[in-house]
Amino acid sequence: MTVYSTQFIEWGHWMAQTAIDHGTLPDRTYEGIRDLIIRGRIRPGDRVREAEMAIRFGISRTPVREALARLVQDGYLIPISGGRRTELAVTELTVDSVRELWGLMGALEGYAIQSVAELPAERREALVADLRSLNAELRSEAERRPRNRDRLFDLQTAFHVRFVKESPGARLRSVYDSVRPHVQRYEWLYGTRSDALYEPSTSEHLRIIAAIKRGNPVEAREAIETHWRNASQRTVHVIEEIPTARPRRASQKSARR
Amino acid sequence: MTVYSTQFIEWGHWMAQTAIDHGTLPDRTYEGIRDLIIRGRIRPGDRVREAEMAIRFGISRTPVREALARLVQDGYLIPISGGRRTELAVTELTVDSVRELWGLMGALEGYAIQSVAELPAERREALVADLRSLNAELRSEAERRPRNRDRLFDLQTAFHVRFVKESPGARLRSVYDSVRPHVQRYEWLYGTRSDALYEPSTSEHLRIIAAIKRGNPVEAREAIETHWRNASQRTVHVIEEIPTARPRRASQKSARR
DNA sequence: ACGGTCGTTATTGCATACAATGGGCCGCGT
DNA sequence: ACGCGGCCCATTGTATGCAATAACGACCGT
Repeated sequence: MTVYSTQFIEWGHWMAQTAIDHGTLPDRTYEGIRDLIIRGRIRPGDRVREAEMAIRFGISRTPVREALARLVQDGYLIPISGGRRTELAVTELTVDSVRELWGLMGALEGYAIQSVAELPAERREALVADLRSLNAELRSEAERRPRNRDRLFDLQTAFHVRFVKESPGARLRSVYDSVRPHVQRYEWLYGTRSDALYEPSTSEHLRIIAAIKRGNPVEAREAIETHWRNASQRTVHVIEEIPTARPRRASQKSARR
Repeated sequence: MTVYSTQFIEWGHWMAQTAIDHGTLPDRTYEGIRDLIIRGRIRPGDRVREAEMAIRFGISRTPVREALARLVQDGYLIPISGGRRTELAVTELTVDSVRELWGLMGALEGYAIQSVAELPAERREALVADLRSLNAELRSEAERRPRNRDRLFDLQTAFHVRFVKESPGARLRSVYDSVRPHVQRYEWLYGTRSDALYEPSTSEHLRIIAAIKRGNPVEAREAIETHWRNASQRTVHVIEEIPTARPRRASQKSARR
């Protein structure tokens, strides 16, 4: 059995953060590659090669193939040059995609929040407390200089995940979990602008929290949908100015010998 | 290269219908197995074995593995006995799942139909004509005796797909396409009841069509969400009475020699 | 008769071998 | 110099081998 000399290169840095040793090899590889894409370590348009990833993660091509198949299904990778030999590349980031995704998130969270707003008062109480504290952290982190980009990124996500997790319905959450990482690709990019605004967002969060507190499903839904509609404009605006967000062609050549 | 004697057993019957020779082997296998599950040829709780599927489709285990990984991700299969050796079984059908799925479909189609209702009048005109004709076919097929279960099944799906396809947004459609087959598992079951009602459904369709024709997004959304809410109750009611819908334990033993 | 323990074997997990294919590069011809 | 054709190699597609393991059944003890 040939063991690659450079084992688990890619895992090392975030295994520490998230204590990943559970999950199967293909699962971990799936998440590992997805993380590379979300955080822009592999850029839109870049080719993704089985063998290269296998070496990078210190495993064979078989589990990598499985991971890649799932990433294609999810829309992170796209087959290019569509013969039988389907080569894969990271999908581009586009402003159209932002509009689609943000609208979809509004629909999904809007649906989720209705049932959350109908929960018994005491559960909403605890939820509201958590949301308030997350939002406060988000606000203060946004004001700090220099900003901690990772923390902003995580808090942003945490706020929304917090109440969706509260909604009953495993299916909704699973769909949600499959869409959200796409959004995160853009949020990561958004965070690269040091002057990116978080203020309108945190204010809108307050309105959402208030609606949940009052137990008003209609208002909560309206608030969250409005939030995503507004956020869509803000995001499009910022993304449009970031050069790396635009389609690039011709991934870097692999190192030829 | 060992070639199994019984080649492409499972593909034969529906290759004819859908002219499947496009798509890669893992893709076709994914769809093939999914179809077996949707149409109940593999039943909830049944074990799904790599080697068995490989023989059934006349291929090796490698493309099957890929297909199975995707089916797990989609929630058609679930790992049982969660050690490293994850054996797979078809997920159960439950009434809770119906409520979740129907609610989710309401949210997704509700979101989709808003943008459809805002399309220019002429495109809506063509769409409305198609929807009317599909609905009429559905209605007349439901009255025929004996019923053509496959045709009812297909028409039911076609009506909804028709307008979702019209909505802009590849992402929405891809999420939609991943959720809809789950719904179809239950619709298939619904169709097994020869006395299953289609009347309330087709009437509600008329209201939806009218809202699109009038170009009223709010009303269209309201109509489709109500439709799914009502359909949820009807479906739960019927599903509850079907014995095969209830969880069964202990899949059939594999044939031991 | 029943429960526990051990061995067998079916089945999965991963790696690797081999075939097929398509793109790129080089060289040739004009 | 430039286009064209053919060869080579990078890369994917599929099959298969081998190791690990958990399920299942048989056997034994009480």
